[in-house]
Amino acid sequence: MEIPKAYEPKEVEGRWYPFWEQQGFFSPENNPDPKAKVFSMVIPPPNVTGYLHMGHALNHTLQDVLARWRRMAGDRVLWLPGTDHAGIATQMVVERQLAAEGIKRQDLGREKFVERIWEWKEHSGGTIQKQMRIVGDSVDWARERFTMDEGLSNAVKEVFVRLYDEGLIYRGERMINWSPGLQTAISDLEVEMKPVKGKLYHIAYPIGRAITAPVEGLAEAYEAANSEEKKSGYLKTDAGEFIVVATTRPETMLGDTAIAMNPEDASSKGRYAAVVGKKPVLPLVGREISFIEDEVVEKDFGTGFVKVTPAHDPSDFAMGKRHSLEFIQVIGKDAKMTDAVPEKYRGLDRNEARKAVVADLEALGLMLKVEDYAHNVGHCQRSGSVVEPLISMQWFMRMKELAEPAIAAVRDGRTKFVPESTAKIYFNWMENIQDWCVSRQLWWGHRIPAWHTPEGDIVVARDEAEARGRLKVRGLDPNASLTEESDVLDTWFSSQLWPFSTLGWPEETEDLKKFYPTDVLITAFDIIFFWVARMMMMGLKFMGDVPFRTVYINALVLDPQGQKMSKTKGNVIDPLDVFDKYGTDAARFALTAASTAGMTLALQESKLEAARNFANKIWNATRFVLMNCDDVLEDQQPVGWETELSQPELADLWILSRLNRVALDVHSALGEYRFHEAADALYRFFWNDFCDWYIELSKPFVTAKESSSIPGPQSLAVKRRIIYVLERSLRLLHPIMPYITEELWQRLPHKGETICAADFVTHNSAQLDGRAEREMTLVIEIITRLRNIRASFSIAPSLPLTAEIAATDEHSRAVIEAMQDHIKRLARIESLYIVDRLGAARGTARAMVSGAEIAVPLQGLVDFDKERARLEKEIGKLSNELAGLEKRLGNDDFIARAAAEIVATSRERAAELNDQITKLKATIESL
RNA sequence: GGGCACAUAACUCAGUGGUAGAGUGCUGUCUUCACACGGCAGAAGUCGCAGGUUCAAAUCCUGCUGUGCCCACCA
Repeated sequence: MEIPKAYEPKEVEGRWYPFWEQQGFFSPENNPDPKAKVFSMVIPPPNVTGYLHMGHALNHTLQDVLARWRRMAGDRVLWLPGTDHAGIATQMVVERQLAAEGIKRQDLGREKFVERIWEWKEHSGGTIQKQMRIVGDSVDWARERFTMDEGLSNAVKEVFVRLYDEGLIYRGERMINWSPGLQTAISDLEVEMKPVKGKLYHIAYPIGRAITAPVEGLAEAYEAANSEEKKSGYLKTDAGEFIVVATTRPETMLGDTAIAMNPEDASSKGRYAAVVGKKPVLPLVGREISFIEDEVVEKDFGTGFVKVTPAHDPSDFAMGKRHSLEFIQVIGKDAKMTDAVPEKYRGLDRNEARKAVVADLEALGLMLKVEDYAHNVGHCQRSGSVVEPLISMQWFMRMKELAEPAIAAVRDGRTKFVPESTAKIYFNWMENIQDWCVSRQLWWGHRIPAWHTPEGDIVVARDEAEARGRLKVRGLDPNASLTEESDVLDTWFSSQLWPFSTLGWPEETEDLKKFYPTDVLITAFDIIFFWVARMMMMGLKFMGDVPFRTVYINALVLDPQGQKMSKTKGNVIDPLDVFDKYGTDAARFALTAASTAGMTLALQESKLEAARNFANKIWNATRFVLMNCDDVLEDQQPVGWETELSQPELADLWILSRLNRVALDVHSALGEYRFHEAADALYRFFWNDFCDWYIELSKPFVTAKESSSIPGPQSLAVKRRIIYVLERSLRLLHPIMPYITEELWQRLPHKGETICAADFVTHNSAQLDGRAEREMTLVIEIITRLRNIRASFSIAPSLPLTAEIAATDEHSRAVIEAMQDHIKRLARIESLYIVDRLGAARGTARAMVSGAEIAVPLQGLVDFDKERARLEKEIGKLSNELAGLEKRLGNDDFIARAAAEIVATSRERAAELNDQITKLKATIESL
């Protein structure tokens, strides 16, 4: 046989995916059973510009494990793939490309630019789809969707119009986050707070008069007014009265329209009672402003006076609304000072303006103090530029009343979060939800379905014809020349419809009826707000049901040092490199096995190596079978367990029981999303039970050298059983390790075209055999003890030994007798005597197991001191355990209150320990 | 400032009321005819600290210490 000794993933992967895809195995229609239960998932659509990162590798692996498992278990499985148009990200990619050609998007114009993006998508997109095929994602490519597809775009319009008609979408002038880098509004979620080392500027504002000439001595007066005991922002000097405010953004002072203080400070007994009713004058501008009182002002921060710039700060904006202040926009969308400021600052960039304002205030002696100050500043997540809070006309979605049913659906369990703790993240955000700015001043995306009339009226409609109809209804001119709204929607607006827009909504399609709601959504926790929460709201609103029954939040993949991967740190691991180095199946196994309940997952090399070794083990176990079982393999008929020729012996009943147990464990572990438990159970079963014990026990009947003395029929029966267990093991492993299992399964006798469509092994409780498992444990322990004695005394494996075994009961004795040939062979014992009582201890090594005592005569080989030390250590261990048990058993409360079963087991164990210790002591005596 | 996690063997992590497990690493051994990406045997943990509940706590409760993450308008 020319089967390589080591598994070479590259030889195997790559040839199976095309086969699976072409044969349509991943289509739900491939399931011939009309009554099959439906299992559906939609993939979190990656950006169309994207490539696979480690998070996807994990996310896709887990989804694929579920999809393959449910498919094999008989479900009609739909796993729907697709990509997201990713508004800003995609526009930026193409803009960069244009920049390389020296072109700006404005040079092309909107229409040409959008065309260009579509071209880019056709030619350069699709990377992620290729990569998904490498990972093995068993998605139904025939149902692939893109958020800008016609159908999905219709769904977007439909939703927008309906929400607008209900008043859940509105247009208004509000404070928004403006990204000067991207020249668009962005949502709160797209603002990233980053710590910045800045300055805190203390600025004096005069009361009652403008300052035009430098003022002396204010800084000193300010310092004097602020001692350990007393802090004051109110100064009265020869130059007049001043108040002091602290700010990190001095340039915004040009737009101040009030000074705020806490009501307590303003009260008659308050520290700033003196200023009440007076008017501060804005330095550099000379505008008179007023004092206001507001609870949000913290008395203990800074001086207790806050400058209020309603047009450039969210909290000031709120104060401005509360106190009906004037909103003066001093910074424009280009991040430059507007015409609303004194001439000398106009047109300056906001940072230059800051320098100029600081310098001018210093010159006037009004800059009293500048201290270093670390604070958080909002940055645009995409462009990195500092976000400018601005008042702007935008489209908003009213969230509160949409959120309520979505909160309720998780509270009452219609949708379940796994791990459960992630639901708290969801609640926390949903219960404090703010309106969502959905309009973007971009070109790539779904255009807001609205039209403007020359008179400034706005009409929202599915298309222009409907818009004209609506104008008529409103008594406006239906023949007016209409201008289409130029804004597009936030990319997440279409993503939030994904679970039903991909299935054909708003049409009432068969798919929609069949596959909605989906069973489970697997995603990363950083998009719970961006995506999961919004899908919940939209699903309930438009489908009347939750979009998925379960949300499984997969872990965040960290680098091997447990650090978050990031481009700036340079520790980003490309999953394709990992797949290439260790093999796709191994990488998938490692990711599955590492998917515990934790929120992070450090991708350790040792885990990948262990998984690669496991794949190699599977390969070689099968190699062993292929090399030794030609006579069974020839006819390629599926192998049954039953054989008329030979009664199963203990090892057979045992492995059959273990196989059934692992099938049961894997099934229930996957059913509860305990991925690592499924992987662990399979690893242990296949390696420890099947390879280490069952194959080893079977070798005399199987290998050419040894089986020659075994009657043919018996040998065939054993081979059939090995193949039976192996073939089923491959099926159990397939969801996690699709390639190697398909490759090997195809070489074994099997039923059907592909392992993908084979039955997932379900357990047969009649074959769960606790008795066989206990009996086999005795055999394994005896062999292990015998090997241990050999190793402890450094006796060469080649040296044959004699052993005596005395069973402590009839049942054990029967087991040992039945298995004595195996014990002899695996422990390399030449003569094994099963006796009633062990002989004299002199010259022997002894061991105890539950059910038997063991003696190995070692005349001349035993170092008595060493044996004594070994036995004493054993006694020590047992005594420790016994002491604990006796303490417990001596406690009347334990006897009275603990479960009867616990008490009984404790008693039995204590008796056994007592017996063993006595015997070991006697053995030491007789040495 | 608010909230949520997590602290178990050298490392990475399982384990959730009956005195601890895995992988890697480590020690010894075996060129045994599936596999050295292997076999066999072994060493290694007062389960972060302090209290409490319980017959019994790694496991439940409280506090503390440390670490990480999320949210938030201290200018």
